[in-house]
Amino acid sequence: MMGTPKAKILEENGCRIRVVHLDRVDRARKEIISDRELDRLALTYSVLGDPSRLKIVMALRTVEMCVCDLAAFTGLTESAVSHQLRRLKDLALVKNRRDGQIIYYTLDDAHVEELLNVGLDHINEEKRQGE
Amino acid sequence: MMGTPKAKILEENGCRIRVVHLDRVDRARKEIISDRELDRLALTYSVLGDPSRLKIVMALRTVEMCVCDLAAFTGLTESAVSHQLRRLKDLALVKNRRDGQIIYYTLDDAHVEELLNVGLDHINEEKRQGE
DNA sequence: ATAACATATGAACAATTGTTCAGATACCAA
DNA sequence: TTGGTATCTGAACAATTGTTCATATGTTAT
Repeated sequence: MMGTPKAKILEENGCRIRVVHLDRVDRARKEIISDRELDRLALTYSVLGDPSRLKIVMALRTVEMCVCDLAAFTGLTESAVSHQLRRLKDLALVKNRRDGQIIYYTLDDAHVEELLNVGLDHINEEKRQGE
Repeated sequence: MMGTPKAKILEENGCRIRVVHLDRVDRARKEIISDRELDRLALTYSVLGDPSRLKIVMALRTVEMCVCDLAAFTGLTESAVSHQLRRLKDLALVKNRRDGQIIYYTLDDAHVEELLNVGLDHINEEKRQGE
């Protein structure tokens, strides 16, 4: 008997909260990043979390491309590509350079490629383990 | 004059497609992963791309926690946490073990922590560069 | 058996999101 | 200037998504 702990009810900001391991919750609270950073990080992942944008980014992993090429590659309209590139650029996932009328896009820095590689490693690991 | 290339129009599947650099599009097409893998990868990022789920995962980076603790930590209801944990588990980002009535959650493997670390590096890099 | 507890599930609603469309901006050549 | 090209932007709609609520499992203790 008593192998499993039981939740305690504690008051906080006028709300009742159930907690089983208060020490763990406190520890997690101490180590968590700020809300601002958390939102920024979530936004970064979510921007990569759309198939169209991810396909764009995967293409830019290989070659520098313009909006027109990316539209042809992804099957999206140029307008849609432009919208998505803006979101990618806002989060510093891609950057661009202008050459005449054409604007060329590339990955912003090495972190982005690493982010893609680790993600790829993960889904391939899943495949290996059958789940 | 003529420093910038001009788009060619080509027919494909009965559609007119504008392309500036056909060679680059072809190269990107050769190196792209399958649609199935792309969707899976996008799903993986998008699951991390929600502040609530990301906060859960960040907590699990520090300590093993149960649904109740995670609810107290995140401020979500236990039901909401449970829903989110299921999505995280479906994509092999977290795993769990049962001890009596309590189910403890942890990160699934080292890749997940690496994915978080690279993401953190990225947003901190942005801060350093001011953009 | 029953009661209490921890977690999971399904449906429904509000909020967010990706794409399309029409039009605007920016650059180049004549 | 004009015309052509490449990209961008804002509004609007359809589709997706996170949370809530009520309820259902599954476990432990009596």
